[in-house]
Amino acid sequence: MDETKEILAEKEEKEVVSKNFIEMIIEKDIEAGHCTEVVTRFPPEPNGYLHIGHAKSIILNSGLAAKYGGKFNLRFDDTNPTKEKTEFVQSIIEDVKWLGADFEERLFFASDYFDQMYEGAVKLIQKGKAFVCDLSADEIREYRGTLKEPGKNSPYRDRSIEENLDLFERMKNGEFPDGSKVLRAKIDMASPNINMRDPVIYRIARMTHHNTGDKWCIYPMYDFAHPIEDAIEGVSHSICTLEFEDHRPLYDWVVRELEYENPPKQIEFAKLYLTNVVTGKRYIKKLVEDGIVDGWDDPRLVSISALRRRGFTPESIRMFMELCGVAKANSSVDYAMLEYCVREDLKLKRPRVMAVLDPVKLVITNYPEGQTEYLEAMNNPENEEMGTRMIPFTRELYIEREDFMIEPPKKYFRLFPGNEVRLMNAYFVTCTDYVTDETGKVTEIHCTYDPETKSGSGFTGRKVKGTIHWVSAEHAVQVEARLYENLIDEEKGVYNEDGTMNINPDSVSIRKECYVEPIIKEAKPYDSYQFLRNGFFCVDYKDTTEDKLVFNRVASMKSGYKPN
RNA sequence: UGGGCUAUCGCCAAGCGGUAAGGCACAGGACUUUGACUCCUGCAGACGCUGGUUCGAAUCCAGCUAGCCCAGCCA
Repeated sequence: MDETKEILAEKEEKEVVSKNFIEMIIEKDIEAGHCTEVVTRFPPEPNGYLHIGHAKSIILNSGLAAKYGGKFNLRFDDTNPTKEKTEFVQSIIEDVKWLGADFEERLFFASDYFDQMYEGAVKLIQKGKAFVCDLSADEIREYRGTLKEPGKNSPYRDRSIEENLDLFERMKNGEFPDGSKVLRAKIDMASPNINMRDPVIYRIARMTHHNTGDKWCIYPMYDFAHPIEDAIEGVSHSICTLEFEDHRPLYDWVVRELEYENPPKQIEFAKLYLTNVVTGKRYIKKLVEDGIVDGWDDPRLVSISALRRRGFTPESIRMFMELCGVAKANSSVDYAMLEYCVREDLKLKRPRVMAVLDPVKLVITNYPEGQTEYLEAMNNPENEEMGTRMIPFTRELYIEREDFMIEPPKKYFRLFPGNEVRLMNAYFVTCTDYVTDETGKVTEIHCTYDPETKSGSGFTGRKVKGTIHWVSAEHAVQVEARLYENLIDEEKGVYNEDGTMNINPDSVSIRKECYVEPIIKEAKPYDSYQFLRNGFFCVDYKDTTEDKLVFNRVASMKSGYKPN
């Protein structure tokens, strides 16, 4: 045991753990004394379910806080009541917790800061840095100019501070109709950065807010609200995705003009994209609405709830994020890496059982009829602590159809006439005969067994090349196994030029009635098992009933056998 | 008057002027009561391109090229 530890420690020492660019920035800030405590946050808008892209942000932010002994907040960025719903708040909290990101009691709502934001806006007006604008939305767009041409000043830009103060207060009091006026920051209509061309920071919208009800009829815009939220919470590093890079000058402008003492710093990183899956809220939403998938937690999706249902563990997702790294280059990570992570996480901690997905009957002609023998098997041969179980063995078994061939190709070392293989956890059997139906399909395989070769007996008389799995026909439990194909066509990629998706017609789950050893009856929702050579399967919490267990395949196994 | 960002193996990704880490994938081999796992081995003659500075450049400079983002009273 100590030896193992030493080896592990040695290995760890050798491993050069490289820091990502955000860690470099944070460490520099700590060294330079710019930051005494690392505080990060995950700021979702409660307008949908979280997906694996959010998981990257959650794990990154909470991981950073943990690494530097700081704090991690969960904050709902609910500044636009037209898009937000309470129902999403709960699911987001659940997902964040499930991922293991510990925000302790620091659950915040941007809407709780509306008073302070209002005060901030007043302060800006008093400094002559904001004005009430009566231009319509269309006019504002026209005045804004284009990407290549400068904008021009709003005719309302030079209203007096007093007038602005009065107008803004009356906006708040509900004296003006929706959309008739906005509050704008007074920056520079000629800026090459469009975000700096007198951005709107408050709009009038009479909507019932999920948190503040009808208290407000004016709501702050993201660019104004976000830096304030961060500053109020003492966030040191506000980590967001690349598309906000252009907003950073405005972010800095807000914290500067509002004179916060320890202004937070915005850092951007590249979003996570995965090959052959649909990321992106709006596309997932469309799949759900079109009925192509059966909901936000359809196992073929990569929403957090779908991954959980499918059988992914928080650990596997964290490992995945660790492996992916964080950088500023747009990239698309191979789905195989995700699968690798679940396999890696599950292989030592979940039981390995025999399950036959495509059964064909095997009769052991020299085994007594009606006899049942219980054979002991390790639950996980690589992890003794998982104990053993007894498996019933009988004259009639099911084996995998692909484990028998009438005329085997070269290097096929499973069952074929005359060949001897090991039945996993049981005996050696030799194929003596087989039966086919009128179409030539094999319906039954006949074998003889050698009692001396019983598993665990220490028999070394001879060796066999192949080991196949089986279940007792009499004792096997029938379950439904679903082998999900990729939802997206691998050849064509995710999207067509017109924005539609390339749905793989075979992505409709492949459902199989299969046979598993009796121990499977103990399975509970979210329990997963390694079905020998068939992959990892997890009990579906939704479709499993008292009478029937339904399994989703989390990940397939690698296959070293290649025909030809 | 455009601006911002990015470019290192099939896919991620280190590298921060001293002569290309690591992981996934893949390919060989050893082991094997899962053709899995594990363990070995191989896998960038070269860092988008072209010049320049330097004893020395993926790293610095200049000029190109390609990709992503920005003209919501969305976040």
